[in-house]
Amino acid sequence: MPEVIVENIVASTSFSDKLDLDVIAQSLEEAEYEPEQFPGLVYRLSNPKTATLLFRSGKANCTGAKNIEDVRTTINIIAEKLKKLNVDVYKNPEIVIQNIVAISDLGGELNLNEVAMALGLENVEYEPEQFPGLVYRIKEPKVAMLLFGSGKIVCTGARKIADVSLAVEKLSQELTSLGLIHH
Amino acid sequence: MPEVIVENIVASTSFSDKLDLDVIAQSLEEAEYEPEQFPGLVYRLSNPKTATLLFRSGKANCTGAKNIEDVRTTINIIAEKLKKLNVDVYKNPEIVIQNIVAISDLGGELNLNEVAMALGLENVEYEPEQFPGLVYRIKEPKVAMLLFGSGKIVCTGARKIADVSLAVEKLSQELTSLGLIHH
DNA sequence: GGTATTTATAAAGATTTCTTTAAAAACTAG
DNA sequence: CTAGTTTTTAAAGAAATCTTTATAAATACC
Repeated sequence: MPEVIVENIVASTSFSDKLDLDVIAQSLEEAEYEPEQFPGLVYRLSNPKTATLLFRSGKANCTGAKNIEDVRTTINIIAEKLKKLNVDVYKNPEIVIQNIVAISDLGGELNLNEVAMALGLENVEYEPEQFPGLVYRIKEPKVAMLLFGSGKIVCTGARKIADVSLAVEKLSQELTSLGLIHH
Repeated sequence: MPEVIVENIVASTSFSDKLDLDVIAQSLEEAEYEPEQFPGLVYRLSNPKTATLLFRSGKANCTGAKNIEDVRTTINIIAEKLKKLNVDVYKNPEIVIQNIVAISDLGGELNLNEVAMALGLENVEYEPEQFPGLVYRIKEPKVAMLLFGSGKIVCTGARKIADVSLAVEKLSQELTSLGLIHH
């Protein structure tokens, strides 16, 4: 049972039906807003350490949180700031987790060329001179995993922590049964 | 007799008694001129590969040449370009070599801690965690040399190639007599 | 009057940034 | 309509940049 550590959660929500980003950029000094470069306003919090993108539609994306509680805290803090700017924010904004990035460790080293052959070249992407990790995508749960020679792995694309665990478990069992994890 | 290879020559000259850098910046597209950042206009040539700084006083610095002929060629090319912009350039501008950077190889490895002790801690600067080279300055000729564990050295500060050779020769003989060059 | 700004250049370590993956948002460009 | 723009994050390896030295020039800064 490889332990899974969540490193990043991307979640979306909606604060209102519209936001005047120019006013927000002026009021919140730490805000970064360069509309000609990107339509969203970037607002970073140091605690929890997150970065949230606010859009004119009132929608927003929170990134950087390592647990769901921090996502909720971030959104509540920003909602309070918006209230003070007289924005009529929604009472209980729905928060949707869009992506979870997590790491784990298979507990042994991998010969990625060997793994690529065993999993089937049509199922993986492995170009060591471009990137040291092997990309392995599975459909259920729908995630992409990056496998490294050290045995460490990165799992991204899941929307539930349970799916991260499931994906890692499947990978671990498959590689174990193929005898590809070298201790 | 360690071979000396000149890597960079910095030379100064004067094209005229004044230059309108704004006009030059407009006319020569490849010119870089940001007066609020630096008063000189940067003009690079691909052949010889050099970078010359032009100032409003008409003076200029040529950098990057690996031999004196390339310094002269660079200055002649720029003088011709200025003539075409109706600048009344001097006929035979005096060229003064201000600095020569060269490398050489002592032919054996050095234990820099050992070298620092032998040359005298008051005569060298050696802080390996800040920079891997040992700095050794001599008065005659007045140059600064950077010594590396590999035995390779960098000599800078000389205004004549003969002085580079002389400095390297002095260093080589001193270290050899002290038995510090390990083959 | 010192220091900073800029340019080039080598040396050999240290450090930083880049590579890849996923996802949402909204806006531009082809 | 698709691709790129931005944000975050880990992994490991490559690549880029930083460190130091000298030197002129002309500005700004303290």
